[in-house]
Amino acid sequence: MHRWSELFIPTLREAPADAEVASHKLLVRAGYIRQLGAGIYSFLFLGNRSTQKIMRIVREEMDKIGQEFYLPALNPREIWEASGRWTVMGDNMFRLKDRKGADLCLGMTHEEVMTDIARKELRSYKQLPQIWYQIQTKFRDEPRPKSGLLRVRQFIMKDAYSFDIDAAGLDVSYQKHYDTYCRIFDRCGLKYMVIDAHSGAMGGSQSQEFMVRTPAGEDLVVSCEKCNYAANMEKAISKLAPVEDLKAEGDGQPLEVHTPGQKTIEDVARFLGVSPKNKIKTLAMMITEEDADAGAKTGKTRQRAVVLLMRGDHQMNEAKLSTAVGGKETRPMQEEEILALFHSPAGYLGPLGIDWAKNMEEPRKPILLVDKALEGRTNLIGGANKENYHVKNLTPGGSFHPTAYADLRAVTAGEDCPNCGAPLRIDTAVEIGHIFKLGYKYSESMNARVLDRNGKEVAPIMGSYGIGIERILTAAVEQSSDENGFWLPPSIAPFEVVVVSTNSKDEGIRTASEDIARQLEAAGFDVLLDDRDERPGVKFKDADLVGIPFRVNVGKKVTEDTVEVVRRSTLAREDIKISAITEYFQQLRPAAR
RNA sequence: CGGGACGUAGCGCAGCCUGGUAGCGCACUUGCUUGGGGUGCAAGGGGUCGCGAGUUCAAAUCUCGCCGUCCCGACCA
Repeated sequence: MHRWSELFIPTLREAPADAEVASHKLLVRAGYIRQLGAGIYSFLFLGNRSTQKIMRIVREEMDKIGQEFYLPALNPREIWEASGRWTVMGDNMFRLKDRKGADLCLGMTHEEVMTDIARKELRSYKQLPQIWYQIQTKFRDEPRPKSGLLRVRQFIMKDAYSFDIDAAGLDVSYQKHYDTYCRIFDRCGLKYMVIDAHSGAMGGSQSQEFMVRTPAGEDLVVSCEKCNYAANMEKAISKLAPVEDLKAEGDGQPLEVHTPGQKTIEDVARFLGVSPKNKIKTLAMMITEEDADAGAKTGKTRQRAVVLLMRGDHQMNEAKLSTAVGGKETRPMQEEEILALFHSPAGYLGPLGIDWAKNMEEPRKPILLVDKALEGRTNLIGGANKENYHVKNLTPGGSFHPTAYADLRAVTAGEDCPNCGAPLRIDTAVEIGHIFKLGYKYSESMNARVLDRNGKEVAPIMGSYGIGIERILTAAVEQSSDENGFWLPPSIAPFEVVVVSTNSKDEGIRTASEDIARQLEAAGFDVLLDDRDERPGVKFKDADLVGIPFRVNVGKKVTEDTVEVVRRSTLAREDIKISAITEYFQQLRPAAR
């Protein structure tokens, strides 16, 4: 039996000054974790018990669809060279040399090692599909570890990889993971949402993230309360209310108007007596791209102008822009660059009089990207590329020709859900899981090949699927805490019940506590008996702090065969007959587990 | 990497400006006390003041360098 008096559960009355977010403060105060360095944490008894339970759930569910491996965290440079990620990962990868001077690194993830096994061992389509997973420590030299366990440099991840003969097979493996992940997070008692994720620069492949709303989160998630629409800010869309276009003025051709000193959207709109919705916002950016003229793969780069047109009241999302230009890095133009292209100072920029690229493939010429919200709009007002002048009667596709239309707009809270029209909300959230159709990236770069039905050599198609073990714990704490502590779902709590002996000097109370704890344990519950010689107040405070969802207070009423059960989440208490205590918890169990 | 803050007992902090014996609360030890929300009293133990140089008769305190941690930003399949 687990007796508090014999355990090391170092609870703290005050949180360390370093701790900022609730989960960090509470996990330290509750004696779950201690910090060793920036983004490096030790797990003590309670913390380890909880993460072990999480891993058990993950294992049980993953074993239904895959096979568990255990791969090395220490990796030779070669396989990372093969995939091209030795360079790509940059300073985020921990690197070291062995005594012979050979380069090694600590694994940030295990596509390379898994694919290495696959390329050495898989020969035939008959061996596919395969789903291999492991639970392993990952190392990432984060530029800024923070928020306690949310962004760390060493953490445990369940990572899984699927190998299929074709895209249809990958769809099946992907769906299996989706279903498994839902079961895992349901069993862990988390309130989560699944969002469409930005699938990276390459695009195309499907990717979804499992997110938990919390103020401590670092990602922004757009979601609908009514239906299940949810998406990353980088992917989110919304339905816009229709806007009434202005009437054409004069002959309908672009018409210059004098707007002295009116630089901002608001100023111009007010000055001309129109809504910002009828204005064009012109954003001038630069991208760095490979210099194709210098010959392919010379590594030479050049700068290219990308001009964006947005509706006057809209904001641009940089990730969407990056996707629109094929994943290249973007930056705002500098003043000289603006003058060189527009021959006008900022504040009066517009699309007229510039020789735009006709399509994205056309090299050298500046790119004009127009946000989809402006597609089909007419008679807009934009800058004239002339100081103190704007232009009326601007119509995309008419008075000027965009290189392309693209979704560039950042969704804002309260806009309409694209599926059902209900208002959208935007929250910060933590990513606890990610499923991703990798495609052929690793099997091709690392040369994994199998023979298909026709005896033809083909690369298996891969998926990769991750779950952050500690993040499940952290998210659960964030989701269920108050200033006195937190309460975990019984399935991942270090103990399900804490039995508090309120007076260890009272023989009747002491023996009743022991009996109850023993009984519950015999019935299969994880029980912690607080048998310390402490005042009841101390024990209650600790019990509230350490994340155990149920508490049994054994007090004076033992003489009436009665104890008090307290539910930590609601602090609701009820008197229960000692003789009925096991039955009481057994009845609770289906809901509690 | 840019900006900012901090580093004094296990935790939270004061002392530093104005250089001279290192302090408070909690925790810990012992005794008594108390026993349903961090009980009270008493007596104790515990510190290379982050590290290194410099100034000075004398440095936690002033100067310089380094290290560490946190926050904002950049970054982050």
